[in-house]
Amino acid sequence: MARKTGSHSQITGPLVRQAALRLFAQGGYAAVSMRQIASEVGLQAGALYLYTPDKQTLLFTLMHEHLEELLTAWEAVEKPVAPIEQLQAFTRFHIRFHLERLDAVFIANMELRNLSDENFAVIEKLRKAYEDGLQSILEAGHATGAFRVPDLKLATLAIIAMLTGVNTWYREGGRLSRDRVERIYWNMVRRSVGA
Amino acid sequence: MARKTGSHSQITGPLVRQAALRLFAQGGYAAVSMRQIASEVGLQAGALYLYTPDKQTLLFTLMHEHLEELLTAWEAVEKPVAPIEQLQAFTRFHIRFHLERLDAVFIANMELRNLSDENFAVIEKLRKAYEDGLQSILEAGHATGAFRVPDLKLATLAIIAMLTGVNTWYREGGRLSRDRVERIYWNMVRRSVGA
DNA sequence: GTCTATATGCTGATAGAC
DNA sequence: GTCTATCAGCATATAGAC
Repeated sequence: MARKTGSHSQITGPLVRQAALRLFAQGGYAAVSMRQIASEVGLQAGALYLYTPDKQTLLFTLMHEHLEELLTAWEAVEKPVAPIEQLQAFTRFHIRFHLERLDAVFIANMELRNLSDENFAVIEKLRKAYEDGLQSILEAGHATGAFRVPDLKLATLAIIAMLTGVNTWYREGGRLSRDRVERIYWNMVRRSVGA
Repeated sequence: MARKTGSHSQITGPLVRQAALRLFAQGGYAAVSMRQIASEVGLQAGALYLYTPDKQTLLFTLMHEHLEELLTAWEAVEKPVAPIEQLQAFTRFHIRFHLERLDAVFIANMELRNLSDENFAVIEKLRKAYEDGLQSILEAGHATGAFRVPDLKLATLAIIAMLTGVNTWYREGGRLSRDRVERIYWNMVRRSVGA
């Protein structure tokens, strides 16, 4: 028989982060206690400190992992040559990726003010890197004359805000399928850049 | 000489709400204590309960006042006849109104989960009423053939998300004036509905 | 690796003096 | 209308037993 206690670090650590993700998204970072997180995993509060030095680092880790995953996933997407097809790929990727991670996206957008200054700077840099991915597509389309965009930076921010907005209302099993939503939004994005 | 203590209810009440608005926006509802709010106004914690029955009602009141003001202000806007001009009026109104109330907008979007069920229902109804204002413009434009919108509901939500997104990055004294931002966004909104 | 016990401090809200 | 004092409870984080 295996012993009841032992090297569970590789199992318990992810479980702790998973529980924290769900609880932070549900109640907000400040409103969730370490005891609640521990209870969710089946631990006592003290044991959590084997997996995170403190509550703040736990929050930071969740956001950091989320953004690293976002950048990696976007890099892995095969990029078409034509800017308009790149923009379509981005639109569909963004909606799909974000809809699959409601909790993480919610936290990444809402809990920025609860990060320490250093942690905030790291997260902002990653978020900016993602925005640059879209902006370079818009620049390419602007250069070839495929898009008519009044301001590249604002168009980038506007499109991302519009697409991420899907997370606030979309629910599985609703009126529209994911694929249908992606098509409708692509239609609006395409028009918005004059393509 | 007027007495030092006395009927300050009409002054102190608004000051309490103003302080709560700023502090909730800055640190989040759950992270702000009644003592902090009191201290900001120059009161002791106990005195706050003359102006609100509890912390939850204070939050609800802030959101409720904000949304009532939003609906009243939009009703007061003179409406052109042509749908495209109505949509332009909405776009400019929305950006302007929201940019002037960064704290209230932030709270109204982020603290919904901290409302009791009854309070949440009230706030949701008001938010829905505002959305309906935009949706009826899109419907009118769809009927006249002025707009080409793949889905009225989604277009409504997409446009509002895009416009409210301005609040996350716009800062007074930046690269662009408010008026310039309004024009650029109007350009994108107009195109997005195929007008 | 997890538990129990504990230190220290802050929380929302109320009672009653002035 | 405001203050002081207070209640009962929960917070994060640590120490040390097992």
